[in-house]
Amino acid sequence: MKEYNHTKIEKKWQKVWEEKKIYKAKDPSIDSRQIKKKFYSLIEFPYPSGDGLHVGHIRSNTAMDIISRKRRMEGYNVLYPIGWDAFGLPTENYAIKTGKKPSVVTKKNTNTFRGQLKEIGFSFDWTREINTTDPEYYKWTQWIFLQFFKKGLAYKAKSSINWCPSCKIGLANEEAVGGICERCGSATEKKEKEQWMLAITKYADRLDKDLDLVDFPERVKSQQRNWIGKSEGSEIEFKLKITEQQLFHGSHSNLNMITESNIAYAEKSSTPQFLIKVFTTRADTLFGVTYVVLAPEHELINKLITNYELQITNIEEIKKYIEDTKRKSELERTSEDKTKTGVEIKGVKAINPANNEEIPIWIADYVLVNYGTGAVMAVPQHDARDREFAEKFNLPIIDKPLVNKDEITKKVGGEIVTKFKLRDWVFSRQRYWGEPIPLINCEKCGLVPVVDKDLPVKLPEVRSYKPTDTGESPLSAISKWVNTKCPKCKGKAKRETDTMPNWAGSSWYYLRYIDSKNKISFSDKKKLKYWTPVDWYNGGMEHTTLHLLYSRFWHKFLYDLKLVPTVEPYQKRTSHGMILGEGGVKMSKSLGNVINPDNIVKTYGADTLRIYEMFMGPFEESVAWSTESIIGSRRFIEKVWRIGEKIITNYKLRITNEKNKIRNSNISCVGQGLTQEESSASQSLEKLLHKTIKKVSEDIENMRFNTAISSMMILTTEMEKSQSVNLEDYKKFLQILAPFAPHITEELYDKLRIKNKKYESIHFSEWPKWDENLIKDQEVKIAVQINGKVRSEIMIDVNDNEEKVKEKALLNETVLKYISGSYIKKIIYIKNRLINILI
RNA sequence: GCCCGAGUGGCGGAACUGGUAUACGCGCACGACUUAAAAUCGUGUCUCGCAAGGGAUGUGGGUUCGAUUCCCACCUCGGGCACCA
Repeated sequence: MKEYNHTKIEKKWQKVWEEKKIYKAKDPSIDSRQIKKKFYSLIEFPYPSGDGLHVGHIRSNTAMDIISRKRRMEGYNVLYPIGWDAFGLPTENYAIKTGKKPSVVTKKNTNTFRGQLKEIGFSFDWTREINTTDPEYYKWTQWIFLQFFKKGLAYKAKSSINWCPSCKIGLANEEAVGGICERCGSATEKKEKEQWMLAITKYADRLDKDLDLVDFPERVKSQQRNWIGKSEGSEIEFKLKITEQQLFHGSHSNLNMITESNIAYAEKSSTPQFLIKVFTTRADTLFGVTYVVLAPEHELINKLITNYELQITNIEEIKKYIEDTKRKSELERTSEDKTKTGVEIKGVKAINPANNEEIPIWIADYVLVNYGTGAVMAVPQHDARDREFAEKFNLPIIDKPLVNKDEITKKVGGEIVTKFKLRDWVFSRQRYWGEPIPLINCEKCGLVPVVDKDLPVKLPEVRSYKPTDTGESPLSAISKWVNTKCPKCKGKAKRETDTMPNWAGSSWYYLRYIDSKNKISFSDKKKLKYWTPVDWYNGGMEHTTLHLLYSRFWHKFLYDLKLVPTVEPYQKRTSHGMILGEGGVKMSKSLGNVINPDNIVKTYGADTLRIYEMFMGPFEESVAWSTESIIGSRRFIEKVWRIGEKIITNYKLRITNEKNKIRNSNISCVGQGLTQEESSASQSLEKLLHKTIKKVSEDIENMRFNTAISSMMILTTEMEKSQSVNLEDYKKFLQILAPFAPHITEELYDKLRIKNKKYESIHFSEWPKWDENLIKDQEVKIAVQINGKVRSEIMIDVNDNEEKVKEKALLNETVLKYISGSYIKKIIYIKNRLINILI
């Protein structure tokens, strides 16, 4: 018997597959005669970090590889592509540290990754490999950006952004959750800066609603919905009342006539800026409002201060409060245990439109300027935050009856509106290693897009990749590159020096795979029509409100331009759990517990590693790595090999014997010349095989790879015990194992090939079907319970009726022992499961 | 604080729709093979008990003939959101 040599076998088949390009997906235009039904499976393309491939990559790649391979065997034309999401900070930081070019570092890293991935035998279509840092790729990223610009959805705005003082970079809200930089963990600051923005808020409602159209896990949907933060409410205006002193400066001439009745109300029509518009989801509590609160950044505050300088008695206090707020970091402002702060605007009151009561106006930083209207009506009786604030500053808390929300809104002239938490996407970075924003600043013409034929705007060579303290991109130092001509008037102009965030290239990469070499458009329409949407996309939960949301947004935008045929990019999304280090802690360089897959492949083989990673636990849950446990998967693979070797030897012997016309040989592997005992064993094995085919087929669809493998382990144990494994049955077993362990199954399958016959990969053989009739048991063992406790077991025929089963149960010796002398109250029978006798 | 998961042997984990809890794997123990070791194969492995039998799926209650599964309360862990009006 030949020893199982994983290295030799794996290398051999990887070479064959590569040379024959067997996993290349067929395009409709190339293969226009009867194209097969398609299946587009996708994994999140890796960031080629200097650390090399992580065992976590292998987990999700293997899962989708199994699904892709099964689909091919089911007759689908499968697209399972791969590429590199290669722009990003770690490469740039490495470049800063070592002075090496990011492009060179990227090339080196992708080479490492490519080699590692190929060693594991993934069935990627390598002919479509893409790299987001390739000018031929980012040409189209820039092109799509310009479409946003042309539609007014990419705009430059001075706004308060999340600034990471350590990375010296502006961040999107999604990257600065809780005031913490996602990259380095330092506290972010708010900084006023002119930034490129993408108007994702224009799509907020559709991004929320269209989640109904796709097959995403509930946790993904709810997390996105949460982030988009849709809420329906009312906008209600509160008029202002200024104290009497205002009248001295006002239009009233008769000072003697100041009475309560002619106090000036700022009128909606004449001075609309002097109104406080609040947003509330609880208009029904309007009668309980005891004060209103403005965000410190609310624009009304300045207007009030300038217009009513004399009436407002605490201007200095107000100004100080606003200054203090500005100085606070986002983290300080939102931290949980922080007590509420605020200051009243003295001398001005608001009027509750429901009952015309005068109520004080406060400024407090618990109100956020960028949500709703930046102002709230406070109902301390019904809202915990308002109550805390009211208690601290001795503001009244009153109990008033609730009213109908819609009616009161209408009555006070308010409006029913929908608000979102989602903010526009801060899209510029002051960094080197990203796609240059393809716009030109012309003194005369303003912002002018680079013309299509001049795309891509390539990243220039720079001496230093370091971000600058002024907050400008390193690109701004290359005057040769910056100074250019205006595409419109040919006059003097300067390039934009900001680059795009690393989420840009990944927002549309799945479209480029479809037509990765296209020179005239980002992807051919016919091909898009055939391949989109992605049928199954697996990725990490950490991208739910980043990449997954962003790419849905880009896709919808392209859909509106009629550039893609589907509303949503991904039909089905699943999420893998993380692989943690031994003991359940995070795998990290600093802890020194990172597992290098190369070593595992070398020692145990790729097939074993794949089986192990699929077997280690439920796919969607986190699981701790255990090098000790890998041996179990290796033993399983070796068992498969042993059985295979035995069968193949017998099979070849038989062929030789037949050739020699020796009849009725006693070789027991082919279902002929068997004893009765052997034949019945063969039958029960066949039954088990069909059960296993069913289990594996269904488990793969549900990503329950661990239980699929478990059932195949049980089957191999039985096969090894059995002296008579039918050759065809064994082939079927190899076929269902093939997606999991592609090398060993290909080798064994190929060994069964009749000499001189053409090589036919197991991975394109037909996925085995199970025979429902064969699976059905004739006899089953059921449990006999007495008063709910299992006391015995009996064998019954599946066709036995209830009476017959009861009879059998009551005649059982053990049962008799228990029931003798007792009165049988009731017998419950669950078909083919159990029988419960109540005494 | 709110939302979503999860809690089962020494460990990773099985258990369909409420129907024989602990499949499969690791580890461990013993045995076979071997001069020996490794590898492999076999047997055993929740717990108390000599046994008959009893008790166990985070805790406490409930529904049910029957609950890991359904309901209520609580505890612990993981993840998300977090002054969103």
